[in-house]
Amino acid sequence: MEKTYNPHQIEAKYRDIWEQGDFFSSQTNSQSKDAYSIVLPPPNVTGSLHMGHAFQHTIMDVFTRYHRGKGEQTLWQPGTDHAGIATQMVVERQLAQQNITRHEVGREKFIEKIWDWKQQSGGTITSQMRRLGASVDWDRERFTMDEGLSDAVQKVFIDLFNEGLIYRGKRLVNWDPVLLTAVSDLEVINTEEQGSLWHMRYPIADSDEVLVVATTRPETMLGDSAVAVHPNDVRYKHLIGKMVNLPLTKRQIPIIADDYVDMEFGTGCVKITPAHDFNDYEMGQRHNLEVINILTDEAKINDDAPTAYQGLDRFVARKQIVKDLEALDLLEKIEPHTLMTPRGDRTNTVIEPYMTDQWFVKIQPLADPAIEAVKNGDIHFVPSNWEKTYFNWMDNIQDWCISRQIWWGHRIPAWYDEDGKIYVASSLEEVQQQAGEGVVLRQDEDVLDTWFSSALWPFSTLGWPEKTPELSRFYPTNVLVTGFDIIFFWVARMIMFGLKFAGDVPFKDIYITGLIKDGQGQKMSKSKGNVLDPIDLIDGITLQDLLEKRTQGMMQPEMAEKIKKQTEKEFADGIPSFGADALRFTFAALASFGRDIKFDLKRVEGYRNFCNKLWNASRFVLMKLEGQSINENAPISTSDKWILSRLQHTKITVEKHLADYRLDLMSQTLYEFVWHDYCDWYLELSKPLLDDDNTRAGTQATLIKVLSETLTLLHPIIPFITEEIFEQCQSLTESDSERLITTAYPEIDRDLICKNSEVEIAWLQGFVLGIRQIRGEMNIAPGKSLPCFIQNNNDTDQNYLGNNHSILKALAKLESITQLSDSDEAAESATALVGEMKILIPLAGLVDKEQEIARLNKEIEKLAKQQQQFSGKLNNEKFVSGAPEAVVEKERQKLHSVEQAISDLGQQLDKISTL
RNA sequence: AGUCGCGUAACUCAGUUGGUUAGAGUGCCAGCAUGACAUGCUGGAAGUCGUCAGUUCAAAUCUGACCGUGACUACCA
Repeated sequence: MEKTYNPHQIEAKYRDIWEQGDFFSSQTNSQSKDAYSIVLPPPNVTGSLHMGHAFQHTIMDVFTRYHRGKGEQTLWQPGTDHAGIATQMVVERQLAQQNITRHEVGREKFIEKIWDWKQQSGGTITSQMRRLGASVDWDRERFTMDEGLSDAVQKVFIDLFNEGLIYRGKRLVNWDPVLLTAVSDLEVINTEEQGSLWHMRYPIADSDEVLVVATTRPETMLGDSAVAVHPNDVRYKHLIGKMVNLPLTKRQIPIIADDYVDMEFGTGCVKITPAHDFNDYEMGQRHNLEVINILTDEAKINDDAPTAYQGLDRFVARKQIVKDLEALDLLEKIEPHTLMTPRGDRTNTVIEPYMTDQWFVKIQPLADPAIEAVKNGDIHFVPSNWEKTYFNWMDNIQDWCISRQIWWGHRIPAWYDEDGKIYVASSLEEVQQQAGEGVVLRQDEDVLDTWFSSALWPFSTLGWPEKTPELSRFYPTNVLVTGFDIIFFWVARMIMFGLKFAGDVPFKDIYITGLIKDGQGQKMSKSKGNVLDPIDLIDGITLQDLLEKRTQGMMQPEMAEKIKKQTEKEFADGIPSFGADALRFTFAALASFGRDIKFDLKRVEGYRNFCNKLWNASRFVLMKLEGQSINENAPISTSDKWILSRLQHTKITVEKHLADYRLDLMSQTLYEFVWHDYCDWYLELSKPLLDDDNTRAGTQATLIKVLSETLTLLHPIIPFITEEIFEQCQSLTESDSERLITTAYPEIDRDLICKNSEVEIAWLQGFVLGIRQIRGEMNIAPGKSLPCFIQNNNDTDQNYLGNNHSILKALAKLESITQLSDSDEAAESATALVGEMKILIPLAGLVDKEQEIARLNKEIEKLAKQQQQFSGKLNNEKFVSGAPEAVVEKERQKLHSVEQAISDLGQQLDKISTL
C-alpha cells in the first residue's frame, strides 16, 4: 500500500468498476424477502450539483448501500425533471446569441432544439453524482418528459378532468411579464425594497370633499373600481355609499365599507383594484365590483385605459400619472416606504397579479386524504415537528394553477371547438370523436407546471399506469429525503397524487434535512457569491479559479468587489483537494436534526485525516500479516476479546442511529471506534501481542477480522477508500464477495460481548494513562524507560498485573514493575491511582519533589470539588428520601471513591512533604 | 402579524423519555522523529449550558417570562 492515502486514483477506479459491473442494479438481491427503495428527488436537468444535493445524495446513498448490504433488493431511482421555464430559457438564450427568437424558429423546431440541448448538456448533474459515488440504478434513469412518464401525466390530467377536479377559469395569477407566463409562488421571490407611498386626492362627486388614498403602485389607479374605508371609521362614515370621481378617467366609483381596511395605516382609505391585487380581488368578489384589467401581457397599459396612457410600460405610466396628478393638484404627498416586492426568480422582473385564463386543480378533495395520511401515521415526518408546517399549509391550501404559457413541457390535452367548448382526451382522434366529424378543433397552447409531473415521480418512474412488477415491489418507497423548502410544492403534491392514483402513500418516512449554509451561517447563493461547489471540495481549486467562478455571470456585477474580498479572506490558499470520501463523511457527520448546517472546511479536513488514519491502520495490519496464514480458530487474548466486544457495541449503536436517521451519531460512533478503540488502543496492544508466540495467531486473526468488518460498516459512508482497502486485504480474508459493495453488512454477534475483558482493559488503560499523565506533567521524555512500583493492590489488581505485565511495560514504557507490600517504605515518588491501587514512579533523578507536590495539590483540589458536590447531595434529607435507592447508592459510591482517592493522595502528599 | 426553530469551551456542534464528574472535532498551550500514520503521537488549559423565575429530592434537559438570533408564511394599501 502507498504510504499516504490518495483519493483520486481510487475514486476513478471504482466509479468504473461499480458501474460497469452493474453493482448498483436494483436486480441484485431480487430473491430477497425484503425490498427497499428511495426515489431521488429529480434535480432540474439544467442544474448542476450544489451542496444541498451532495448532502442529500450522501444521505440517500448511505441508506441505499446499507440496505443493499443487508441483502435487501434495493432501488435508488434516479432521474431529472424537465424544468419547463429554466430549460426553455437556456435554449432561448442560445438562440439569442444568434439574434433569433423562439417564435422565429417555431414551436416544433424549438422543442427539437431543446431535446438536442438535453442530449448534449443535460447530463451535468448526473455525471457529478457519479463523482460522489451515488449508487443509483442508472439503468432505470428517468426524465419527466420520457414517453412513459408523459403518458402518466396525460392520464392523470384526463382522469382529474373527468372527475371535475381540473377546471379552467379566469383568475388572478402571478404573472411574469418578461416570460409571459404564469409562475408558481415558489418562483416568486419577495424581498424588501425601498419604494414610495403616494397619497392621492380623489374628489367626491357632488361635493367639495376629497378622499386621500395611499398607494405604492399609482398606475393601478386606472383600474380602480372602488375606494374602501373601515365601517367604523368616524372620519369617513358619512361618505359610505357616495361616489368618487376617479381622476384621469371619466369613471365614477363607489365608496364602500369593509373591515379588511386598517384604519391606522396611511389615511385609512384604500383604493380597490380587483384586477391587479390579490386582496382587492377578494374584496371585489365580496362587493360585486367590476374587475378592470388595465395591463397587457407585457405589463403595458392596455387599450381599455384612457388613451393618454395606452401602450406605456407600467413604470413609465407610473411616472406620467404621478406627474399628471400633480398638475391637477391631486397629489397630497409622497412618503418613502419600504415594501415587499415580488420578483421572478429567473427574470428578476416585478411580478404582476394578472387576470388570465388558466387551468386549476381543485385541491381540497385531494388534500383531505393527504392530511389524514400524516395524522394517522401512514407517513412520518423526521424530525416530527415538520408535521406542523405541513398541516399549517395543508389547512390553508389553495387551488393549484397548473398551466404555463410556455412551450417546453407536457402539452395540456385539451381542445376547443369554434364555440370555445372544451374537449379533453389523450389524442386528437379521440377528441374528434367526442366533438363529431368535421368540427374544427384547436389544441390548448399551454403546458403543465413541471411540478405536476414531479408529483407523479414516485410511481410514474416505476411504470405506472402499467401494473409493473417494480411498482408492486418498490411502491410505496421507504423514505423521501428532501429539504423543507419544497414540502409544499412537491412533497404534499406527491402525497395527494400518490394516494389518489397509486392507491397508497408514496413513502413511509419523510426525512427533512437541514439546509447547508456557509461558514457565516448565510444561505449559499450565486448573488452573494458564497456558493461552494462540491466538486471543488473533492478536487480542490485555486484561489484564482474560485474567484473567477464566483464573480462571473453575476446578476449584480457591483457585488463583485465585495465577493472578491470575502473569498480572498476565507480561502486565501484556495481549497485543497479532499476527495469524495472525506466530503461524504463530512456530510454524514453534519446530518443532525438541526435546521441550519454551517459548513466548515475544517470539518472536511478532519475527516480527510480520518480517511488517512484508516488507510494507515490498514497499512499496519497488512504489513504485520503479509504472507501469514490466518487461523481464525486460534485462541484469543483479553485484548482481542475486548476489541471484538467493542465492535459489537459499535454495531449495535450504528444500527440504532441508522434506524433513527441520525447519520451524525452513526458516523461519530464509527469515527470513535476506529480512531480511539482500534487505532489508539488495539493496534498498540497488538504490537507486544504479536511479539509473543502465545498470542500471535489470535491477534493476527482479530486484527484482520475487526478491520474487515469495520470497512463494511464504514462502506455506506466512505465507499471508495473502504473498497480499495478491502481489495488490498483480499488475500487475508475469506470473503464470499469479490467486492465490498456486495459484501454482507456485519451482523451483531452477542456472544462476543465480553464484560470481563472490558473491565480488564479499562483497568489497563487507567494504568497506562496514569503513567502518561505523570510523564506529561513532569516533563519526562516519552522515550525514557521508568521503574514502577505498585502498592495497595487487591486480588483483582494482582490478577490483572500478572496477565498484562509485558503489555504494560510496552505501552507505558516501563523498565520494571515491582510490587511493594503495605509495610514497605516506597522511595520518594510521583503517584497515580487505579481504583485503590497506587502506582509509584520514583522521583530520583527525574523531577524535584516541589513539582510533584504541586501536581498532587492540584489533583486533590479537583477531587475535593467533586466531593463537595456528592456530599452536598447526600446531606440533603429530601434527596436521600425522595430519589430512587439506586440513584442514591450510586451517589454514595461516587462519594466513597472520591474520598478514598483524596485520602490516598493526601497520604502521599504528606509523605513526600516530610521526606 | 402568525408559525417554527436556535442560544452548551475561542469556533462548529452532539447531549432521544429529568439523575453523566457536561462530551467530540477544530483551534490553543507544552512535549515528542516511537518502526501504520506529523493528514501523526502524548499531556494540558478552557464551559455560572443566553437571563430570570417556577415545577422537582434532582434541570443543559420540563414550564413561563424576558433578551438575542434565524427561517418560513402572510402582509399594511
